[in-house]
Amino acid sequence: MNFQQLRIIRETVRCNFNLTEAANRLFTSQSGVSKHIKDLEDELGVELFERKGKRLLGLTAPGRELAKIVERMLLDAQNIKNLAEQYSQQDQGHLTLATTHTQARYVLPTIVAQFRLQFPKVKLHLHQGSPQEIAQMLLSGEADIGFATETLGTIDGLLTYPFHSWHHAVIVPAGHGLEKQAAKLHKSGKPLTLAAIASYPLITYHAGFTGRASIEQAFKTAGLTPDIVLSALDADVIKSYVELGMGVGIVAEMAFNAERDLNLRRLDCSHLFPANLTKIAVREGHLQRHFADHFIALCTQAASGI
Amino acid sequence: MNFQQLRIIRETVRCNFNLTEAANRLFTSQSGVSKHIKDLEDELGVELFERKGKRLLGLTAPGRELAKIVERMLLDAQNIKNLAEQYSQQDQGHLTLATTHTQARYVLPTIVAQFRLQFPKVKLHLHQGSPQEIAQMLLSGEADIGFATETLGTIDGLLTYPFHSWHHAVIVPAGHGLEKQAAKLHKSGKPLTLAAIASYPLITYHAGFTGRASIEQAFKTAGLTPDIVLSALDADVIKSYVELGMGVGIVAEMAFNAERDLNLRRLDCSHLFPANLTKIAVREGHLQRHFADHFIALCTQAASGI
DNA sequence: GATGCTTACGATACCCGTAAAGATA
DNA sequence: TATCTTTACGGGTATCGTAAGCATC
Repeated sequence: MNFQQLRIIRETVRCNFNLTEAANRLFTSQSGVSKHIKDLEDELGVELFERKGKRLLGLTAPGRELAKIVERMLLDAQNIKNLAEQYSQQDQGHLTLATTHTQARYVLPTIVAQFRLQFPKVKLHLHQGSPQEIAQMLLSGEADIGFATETLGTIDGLLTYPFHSWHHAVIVPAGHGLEKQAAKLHKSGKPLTLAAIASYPLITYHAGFTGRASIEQAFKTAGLTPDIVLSALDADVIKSYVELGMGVGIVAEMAFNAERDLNLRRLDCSHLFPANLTKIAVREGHLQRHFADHFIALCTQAASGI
Repeated sequence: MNFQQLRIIRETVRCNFNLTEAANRLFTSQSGVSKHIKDLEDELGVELFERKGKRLLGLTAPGRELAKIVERMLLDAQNIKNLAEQYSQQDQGHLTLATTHTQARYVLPTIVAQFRLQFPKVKLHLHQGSPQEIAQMLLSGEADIGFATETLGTIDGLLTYPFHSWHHAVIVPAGHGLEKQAAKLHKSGKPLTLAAIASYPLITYHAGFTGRASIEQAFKTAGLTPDIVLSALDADVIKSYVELGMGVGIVAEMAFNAERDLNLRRLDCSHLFPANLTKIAVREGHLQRHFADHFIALCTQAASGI
């Protein structure tokens, strides 16, 4: 048994039992992959993979148990490397952040800037993806720290911390009907209503992104069926279409900048949609470089100021 | 990094940093051991061992952290092998029990006999040692299941279950003064006293064995200073000297057999000494063969009948 | 001087990748 | 037929053990 065999087992599972792909991902030949699997099975005296003829289809019962242990071992192998770097290059190394667009664009920049000042030699990698992809990157060890509002809390094998809480904001082009309506209501001391918003075509995030779930929920509770004419991955795209007059936008409040978004107006609607909690996630059992812990500390510290 | 290097790290620590001994224990050359350590240190870019000239003296800070992870990884490696055996040879394999003399001689035989009937192909290894040695064997992976009355409960990294509870018994040669004294007391409805026992020279277990601690405690609480003229590791030895008339014996009640120990008499003293709890221990994180779990089940089941 | 660690070196075994053959969809 | 896996084989490398050289006690 050697580490290459363990890596191959793990990668084969991750690649849905396609040995060719696993070989490519490990930068080796697939004949080697095939042989290593066979060797390990021979050594252990157990079939690890379900086969149909020559094709691998899945794991056998012992294979599943083994895969779990292998994951742990390779995590520990990575931990050893991290540990070594920790001591050999105190403030040097890599830190990979996996984040959604919203966090990357509107929340993390100031934190990252602070971090760079304190750890100028640390190379930062910013991976952008969906909450699911972020969870996957953390679990596979590709990323050290993950940021997302959705999903993260429910994934097994991840540890999450609360990062910051925020509300959605409604944005409209300057002079839009809804803006006037809101102003009137405001004068008479009344708040904006969901019904008023729902009377316009809406533009907001994709399902599974940036609190889309809490938007759905608010309308549903109010017995309204919003007309979402366009959904997008990020606020920049949403703002562009709002500027074009395609509809009323609902974005994370952090995404609106009064100084830059001169053609847009923000309407307060923190009373209409439930608050969203963005979370920081790390893989359970993953030995973090000390500057990773520091980054997290910066985040929780900055959270009070957001 | 490979497994041989990890094994070498672990064994070097266990052998108090004597590379020659570590090499012997791993059935390899010490030049190889030396090189492997150097290679790993080079690869990680960290010194793992404190050195004074050419001699290794101990672990550095990173070395200590690494050693912990290495222990985990090698435990998992062993778990993989156990797992494979589990499936490839359902009811075959080895089971190593580490036990004190008392348990090996008076408690386990019937359980072992039962076990053999159910798993005739499992090879049993019975290692005898002090509670400390038993703990060590469990932690190092030499033994699968440990049995002892002392120590086990307090060791980090071990999981313990209660096995059975028992009392000490006082044994004397037939016709001994204490026997008559006890008989008299019994007629008048009174129990034997500690003071009566303490008036004779005593023979019992070594410190740290088979409930010796609870014997000490009982006398101390009663304000008595027992005259222990001889201490031994096991009840057989104690009984031999009691038969010779050297003193009054205090042994585990299981050790007295009225049918065999014809020259001895047992005096009840369960009211005099606190009960002792013998424990079953296993290493935390050690994947047991299913028949090991079965052995433990037999034990707890038998415990009600002891 | 005895013990213990390191370095050098040659034999061996292992691992990898190419290429061909066989299986599967 | 195209994709994928297995088997066979040759080249390269890493590992191991012997032996010699040094440091430590």
